[in-house]
Amino acid sequence: MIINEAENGIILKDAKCLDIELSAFCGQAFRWKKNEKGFIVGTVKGKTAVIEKTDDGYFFHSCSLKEFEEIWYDYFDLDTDYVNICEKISPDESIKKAVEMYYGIRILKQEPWEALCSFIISQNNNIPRITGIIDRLCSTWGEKNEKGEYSFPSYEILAGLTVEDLAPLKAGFRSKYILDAAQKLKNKEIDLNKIYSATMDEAREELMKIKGVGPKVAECTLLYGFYKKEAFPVDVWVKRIVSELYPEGLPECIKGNEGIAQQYLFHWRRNLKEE
DNA sequence: AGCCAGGGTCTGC
DNA sequence: GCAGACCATGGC
Repeated sequence: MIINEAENGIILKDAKCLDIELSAFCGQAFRWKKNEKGFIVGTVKGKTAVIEKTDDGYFFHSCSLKEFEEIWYDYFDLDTDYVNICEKISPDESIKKAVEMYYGIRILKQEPWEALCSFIISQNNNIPRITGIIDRLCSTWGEKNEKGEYSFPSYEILAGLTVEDLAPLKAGFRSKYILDAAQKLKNKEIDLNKIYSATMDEAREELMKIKGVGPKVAECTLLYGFYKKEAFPVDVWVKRIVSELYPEGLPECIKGNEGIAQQYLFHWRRNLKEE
């Protein structure tokens, strides 16, 4: 992998097993879009990446080396050897097929609060609508940056709002859950820092103190917001996969990487009908 | 019109 | 502990 600072951005070359477009649009994060030039645009920690696919990698427009190292290197988990992980989970034939077809999907290291809030919104909902709700959430209460994009609003700000304030989001019954999460974080009833060091069961229990957070949302928060690769969220699609392929239990080879295998299988199964 | 979507809560047994 | 009604919204 080569990272070079150019005049007006960062050149990223030869990063193995990294498909930014697939990773951004495979249903794990909801804040990525494409602009009129076909560049991939997303905002993390208030900073916006405008990413152009090149022949041998990616170009991050108007990005300093400092920003790349502080945000994007970590967000795309470039320290982790995904080639090795994909080999490890591929003895299973179905996973092998999914990995070959969608090679380069990585679990994005999202901010904990954004992941928690996003997956509260995701419940009994579909991806286009989730994206729309989060878009309105950010443009209403986030901060606009120099690229004209919005940050994800802090829980401190949201904690002071009411369900009436949130009505324009069209989030339905989920609005009260967003507020409960924001308030429990603000008043330290729940401490996100404790979850990093907690065991999986303790972490699940802690997150599920929030109204509207059940097993699925807790699992997604741990996988996408705390990078617990062994978390295994089961939604309707993964439920289908498990009943169709693994009625007797998950394959041994994914142990420790359940979340990554899940992401490949999820995207593969969801796109089956379009093949 | 009715079903589905990266579910969870609440009630009743 | 577990099934079933209910929850808002929009696309198909």
